[in-house]
Amino acid sequence: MPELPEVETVVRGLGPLLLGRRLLRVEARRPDLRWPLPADLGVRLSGARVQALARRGKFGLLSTDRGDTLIFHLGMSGRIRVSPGSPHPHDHVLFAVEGGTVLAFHDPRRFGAMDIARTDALGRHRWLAPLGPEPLDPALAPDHLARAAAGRVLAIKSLLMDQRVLAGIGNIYAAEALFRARIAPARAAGRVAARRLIALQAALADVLAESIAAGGSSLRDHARVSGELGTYQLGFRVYGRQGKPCPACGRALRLSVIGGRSSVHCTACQR
DNA sequence: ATGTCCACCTGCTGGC
DNA sequence: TGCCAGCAGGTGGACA
Repeated sequence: MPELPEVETVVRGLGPLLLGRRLLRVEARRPDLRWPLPADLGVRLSGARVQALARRGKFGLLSTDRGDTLIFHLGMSGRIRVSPGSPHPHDHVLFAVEGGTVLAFHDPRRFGAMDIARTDALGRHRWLAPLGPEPLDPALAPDHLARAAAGRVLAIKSLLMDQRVLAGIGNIYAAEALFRARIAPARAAGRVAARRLIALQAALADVLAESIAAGGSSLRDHARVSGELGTYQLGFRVYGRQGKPCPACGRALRLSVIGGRSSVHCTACQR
């Protein structure tokens, strides 16, 4: 899925299509994704004008002039695509926009989710309230991660992917940031030196920013709203490259399982 | 509290 | 060529 850079790319792609425009008709074609869709989804969004688009962690946020915000998560396989003709299978929610555009929330595995909250109470929503800070927030304390890691026995990679610690990091960017910071992903978080965690947090911001600039990573499912693919997968140094040479030292990269997620790292460079 | 494991769902791929 | 086990960008809940 879509991790932070992919969701950011999707949200940016929606701007020109939606900002200031009215949603003529919003229609759910099934009652649920991962969880039930709000029963009043269509009623609350149809006829409303889109005022703002934003991202928080891996959630996209679409706010209307009625004081509502649609919160959406793309799960593992979610995409939003311009849907010119009749809906494809797995186009679960359709948005007909003033001006003729039709957008489809497309999600074969249905791990995605949607909800609607009042915009003035967004921060209290159960999906958003637990989220940690944004890793690209310029105001983020450089030692935020170092503080979160103190005393933790959990693998540093699992800690990075905990949305309560930092919002938006998933399996790809955790692996890439750990490689850049030369930290072994299975190392207990509390046993990584603070200065190395500060470097890790900086490496993470670099990787995320580079990926956003490339339109995110397109593996199986991610694409921009336009259908154009992101290209950051071409820049992966370790993710998905098990058995291939480490870009730094040439040794074969190793695959392991950490916290139930596959992980790739260099046993020589990462300690 | 903390950490680990599993289920949820569909589609694709690599090995036979 | 065809079949199918295994795996995929996430995450909440059950359990030790």
